Amino acid sequence: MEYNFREIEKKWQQRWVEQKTYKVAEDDAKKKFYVLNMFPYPSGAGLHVGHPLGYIASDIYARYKRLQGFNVLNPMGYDAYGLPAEQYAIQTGQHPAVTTEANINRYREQLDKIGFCFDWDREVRTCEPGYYHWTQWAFQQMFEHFYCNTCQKAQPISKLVEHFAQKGTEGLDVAQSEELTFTAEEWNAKSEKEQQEILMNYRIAYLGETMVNWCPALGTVLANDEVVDGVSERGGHPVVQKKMRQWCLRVSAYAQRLLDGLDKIDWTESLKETQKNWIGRSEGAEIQFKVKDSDMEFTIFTTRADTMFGVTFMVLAPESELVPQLTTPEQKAEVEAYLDRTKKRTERERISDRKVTGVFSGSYAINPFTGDAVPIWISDYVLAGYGTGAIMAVPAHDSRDYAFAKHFNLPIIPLVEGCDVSEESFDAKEGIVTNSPKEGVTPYCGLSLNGLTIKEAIAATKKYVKEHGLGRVKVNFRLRDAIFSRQRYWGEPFPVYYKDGMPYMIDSSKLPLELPEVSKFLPTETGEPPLGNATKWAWDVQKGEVVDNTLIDNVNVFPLELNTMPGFAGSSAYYLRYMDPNNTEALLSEKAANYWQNVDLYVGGTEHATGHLIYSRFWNKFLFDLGTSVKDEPFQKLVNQGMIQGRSNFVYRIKDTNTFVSLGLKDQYDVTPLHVDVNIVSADVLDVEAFKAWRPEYNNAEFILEDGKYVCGWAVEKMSKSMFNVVNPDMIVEKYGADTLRMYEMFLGPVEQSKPWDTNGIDGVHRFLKKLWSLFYSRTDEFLPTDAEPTKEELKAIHKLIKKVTGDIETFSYNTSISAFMICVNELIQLKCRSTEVLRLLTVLIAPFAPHLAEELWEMLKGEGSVCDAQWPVCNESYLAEDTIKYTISFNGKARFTLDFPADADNATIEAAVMTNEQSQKWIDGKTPKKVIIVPKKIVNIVL
RNA sequence: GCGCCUGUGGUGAAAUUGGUAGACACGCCAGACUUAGGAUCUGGUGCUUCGCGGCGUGUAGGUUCGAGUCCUAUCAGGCGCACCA
Repeated sequence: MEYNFREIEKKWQQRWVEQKTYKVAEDDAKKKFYVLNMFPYPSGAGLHVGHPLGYIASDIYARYKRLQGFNVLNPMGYDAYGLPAEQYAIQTGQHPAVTTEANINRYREQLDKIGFCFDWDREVRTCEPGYYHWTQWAFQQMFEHFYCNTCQKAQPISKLVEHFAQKGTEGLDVAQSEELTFTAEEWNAKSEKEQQEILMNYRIAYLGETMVNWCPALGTVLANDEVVDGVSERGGHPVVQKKMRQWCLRVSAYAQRLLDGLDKIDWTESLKETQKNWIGRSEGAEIQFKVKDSDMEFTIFTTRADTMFGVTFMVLAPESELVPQLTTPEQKAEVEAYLDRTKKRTERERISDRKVTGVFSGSYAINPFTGDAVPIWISDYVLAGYGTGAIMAVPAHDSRDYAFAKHFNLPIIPLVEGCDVSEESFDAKEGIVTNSPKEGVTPYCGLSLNGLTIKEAIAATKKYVKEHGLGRVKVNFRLRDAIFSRQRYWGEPFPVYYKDGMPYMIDSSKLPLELPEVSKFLPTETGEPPLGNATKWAWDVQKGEVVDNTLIDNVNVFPLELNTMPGFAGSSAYYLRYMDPNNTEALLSEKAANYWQNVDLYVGGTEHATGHLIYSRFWNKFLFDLGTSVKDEPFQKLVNQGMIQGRSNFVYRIKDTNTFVSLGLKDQYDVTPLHVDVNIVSADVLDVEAFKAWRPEYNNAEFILEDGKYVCGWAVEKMSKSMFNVVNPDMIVEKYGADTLRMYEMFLGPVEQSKPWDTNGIDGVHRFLKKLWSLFYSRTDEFLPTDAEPTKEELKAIHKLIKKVTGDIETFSYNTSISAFMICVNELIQLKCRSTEVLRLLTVLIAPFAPHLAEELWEMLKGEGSVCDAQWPVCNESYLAEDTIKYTISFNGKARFTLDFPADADNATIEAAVMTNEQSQKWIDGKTPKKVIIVPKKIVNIVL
């Protein structure tokens, strides 16, 4: 009987569905294990062979854990909101929900063919009201909470109101947009609207007037991680800075916890490093500078407090609110001209051309240490959004300040012994401080740093600043609050209505607030987001329901928010929803949360490092503060699967002809390389007939062959339709079967590594599965397994495999365990193994990799139930014990020959035997060895 | 500029963590069985040499009895952050 994978796979996939083999429920008798894949955005192009890589890797792990007796949660769902479906809707009028549904069905069909152990009863789709109910709920909770720095936790906003009513802002240490100061009396005297406006300054979800990345082509704002090199990540459209009132999430409040949490989780160093960079913690000091001939003062942030004596000018960001205040009448015209110029530059221009530009404000600041007056400049190399938007410039020790000083001819004072600042600044934080004012010389501020290292000087200066009330020690983060509004249709609507210009949450018992129908998906004529086209989009507070816009009276019926939430909203807590996907009372039940806790293994691409993986951690920490999530970190271990690149093939057409020349001969002609569909190329050899049929214009193409074949060129490129290098998993499944696809994808190399897809090696894996099958059926259709006692050799072979595979799965080294399978199967064939006992062990071991085949074999061996419920075997070391051990005998580290010794021989015996050995004598040649090193079970090295 | 990672045959890659390279697979070569083979099986395959041998893990040093593995420098490629003060 042949290995008929088509029949086997169809049979078992059906049975798994019928018997709900992969359904899981909480079970206190079993330990849980939660495996998760980053859920896909269902794009119109369907899956290519790169997509399932991570799913297969995690599926193997999930099946392995199940065999080990764990209760494994391995769900799948769809990140269904997104731009492509909406862009498609704008072009075709097709409702995004329709497109999305169709794409999901196609994805599901493709996924089902690969044989995953997903519990599809737990599927989630972010665009379904039952799901986004809880996205909206979480948003409302964020609105109703602020972040307390003292207790490092989100707190209900009512606590803050209570504090204000009793003490004003006194003693308050909370996350906030800007520092406000008022007394309890002042608070109590404010109107409701004024109070609401103040509370906005503290809410975790808040409406803020901020500089946003505005993408005119997409007609929406973008988060920082959605902008790459000054253009939109999707589509590559230009992005400009614009001030807008937007919903924001106070992610920055959690910056320190997001940083600290990294130490507790099992992620790769490089990914942690990426997040650390993105969070960008820097320790420094805020120092106040008085303005000369004025009672104004302003604050700067510096990490180099030790360079106070090298300050020769100050710089303000053009957007800083200090600019108008500090510009003198004489300089006004010049400053305004400069602001005008900088405003017109897009983010991209600002990055690409780094010309030194700036303008003098006319004012001077007083160095609080020396009393010196230094000029205050305005330049766009200082960013408004970081620190205080103002800096003290120390050209000797900062390259940007240096360039500025050189350009505008400002003084440069070196402060490190022996440093040369004639050509460039000395930025390194090393060396000994010099040039600090000495005692007795006026003006002396009481602090001399001379002789200290930079590190010591920074500490000394900070201490001085604190003691003299000149400022404070401060930690700054690069991480900004996330902008949470999108001017788009296909996203979660905000459960928010507006009264008197202030946002109010609709009653949480009325959630979900469903996405309305619109006549068109474009912005309205007045420039409002697409939801502005909805005619039934007003909130009746009395009735607690959506009503027609015409009923808006701003008494009982109010306009609803027109923005929708961004892509990351729905993906931020989906892993929690999988734990209890059909709950209508809560995001998830306490019981489910306590049982499943958090994700033990998360598999996905590294491209989400600064997006989803930050937002999700933030979101989870917030829900943790609420008690909804029981773990502070959502993803304990994270594995980044590599990207599968495409391997494109080329044919070479001789210019102005319809003749194609094979790779080896192309240099003799003037040729144009053309992409050719990789699916009509096999091992780089073109199927000429298929090529002719591919395109009408190639119907009568002619070919110049080499050795009777047309050989194609190739290159590694992104897998995409336009390069004709997309390989479909369905096609591989059709030709070789799902089990071969699964094993081949894993055999390709380490899961974490990016590599081009190359179908060429797949035969090897397929051949292996056929060989494995041949252990069960002879070529003459004889069923081979018997209840024969396993031999010693057979047991040794299989237990070696148990040990190897168990160790490899734990470390995701699937490629080497597949090699081990190949070796073991070859050994068993050599040994003519017939033992059912051994073959059962083999079947269980292969089950995670080739589940369909394993089920079939298991059934043939009359194993009980599904192979999924078998028990993962444990290696019995005693079978592996060797009688004799081969030692390599080396002289001065060079291996010369080998000798066998009994496994229990001690070092003294071995040494004596080696020394008297005839071959050894030849190398020793009368000398007295200095040292003999015996490595356990391996090597005897004699040092002469 | 700062930080992180990776360099091993014609190819994908292994290497028990410092133990004497290249497992396994593809490809290639030879042979067997075949009307045939993009089927199956057997053997060979790092480079160099007819052979003994010599050389080999990007390059150059170092530590060690012993280095792909550790250290230093350097080159190349990839990734992240980037006027972040």
